Amino acid sequence: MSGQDDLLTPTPAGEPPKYRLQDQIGFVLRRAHQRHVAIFAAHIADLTPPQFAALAKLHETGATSQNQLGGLIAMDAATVKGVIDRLRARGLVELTPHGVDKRRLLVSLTAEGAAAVEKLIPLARQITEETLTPLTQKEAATLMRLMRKLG
Amino acid sequence: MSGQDDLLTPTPAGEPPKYRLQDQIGFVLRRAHQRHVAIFAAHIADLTPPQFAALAKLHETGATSQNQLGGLIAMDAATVKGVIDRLRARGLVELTPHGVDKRRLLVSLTAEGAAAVEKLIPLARQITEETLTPLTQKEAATLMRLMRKLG
DNA sequence: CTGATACCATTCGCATACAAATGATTTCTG
DNA sequence: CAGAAATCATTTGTATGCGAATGGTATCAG
Repeated sequence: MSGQDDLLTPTPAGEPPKYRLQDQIGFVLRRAHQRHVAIFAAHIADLTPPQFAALAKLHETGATSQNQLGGLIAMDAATVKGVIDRLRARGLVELTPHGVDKRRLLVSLTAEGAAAVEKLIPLARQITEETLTPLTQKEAATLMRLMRKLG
Repeated sequence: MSGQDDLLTPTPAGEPPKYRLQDQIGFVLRRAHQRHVAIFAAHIADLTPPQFAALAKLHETGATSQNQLGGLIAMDAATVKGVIDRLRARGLVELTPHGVDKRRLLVSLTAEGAAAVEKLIPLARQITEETLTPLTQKEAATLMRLMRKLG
């Protein structure tokens, strides 16, 4: 049970290297994401990362339509609806019809929702920090830069 | 609409920097993962990444129990069961009771499943490559190294 | 040997995630 | 202006992903 397998083993001449799941970016991404979600849940138990993302973005930007919010936080329209529904059921968010465009529903933070975001932002900072704990400051900055290029 | 916002703006003296969703590792991770899944689907339409992960790991390691497989591909027991059920329904995988330990169910590739993995591995390589396209070789290596420390 | 403990698979409930289809409304185009 | 095309919200269906509970089996301690 060596921890890391043959990092130094060169490719057998001419042969394609073996396909190893652990070496694929997709697998590694999935694992890192899982770990982050777990850390998030340990700090903020009553809200999921997508729910907090919606609240934080509304706090940052102000009221927007559902689709627009979806664009801002990278969520499908169907997914946004579910997230907003649950936030609304908890009184953190409210929906008002858009006066001019009758298709749209404006999503905005309630007073309670705004208070919640402000209370949670320090925790969210901690979550980011703890997720990056295995890395040095410099490594973390590099990772963020590369991930951004990837995203 | 400037692409990247004030990367050079220093923190206002003494004040905590504003909390921006796009700067949080969790958000960036989620986006990168989404992009990868989309690329995967474009190349391999009839299998999801977790399904392929299960097949690839079985191909790499041989038959294992469900729980063991879950450990190898970082999946919850409940999640593994769903994935294996769907693979079994398609004849790519089969379950056999473990002779000695009556609790266990051995999961193994069928001939069809093994053939499928072998056919798909080249595509999977392409998927990894395409996901990393925005990065140079050196950047990609750095990213993998940092993500591994994170995972 | 036997009761406590641990492990394995399963099930239920909840929350993303996205494709695809639908209906209402708006905007664009000829 | 009228039909076409685009946009918005919604619904349905499928697939993760995990916590928690359950029942069967194995192992361990005394």
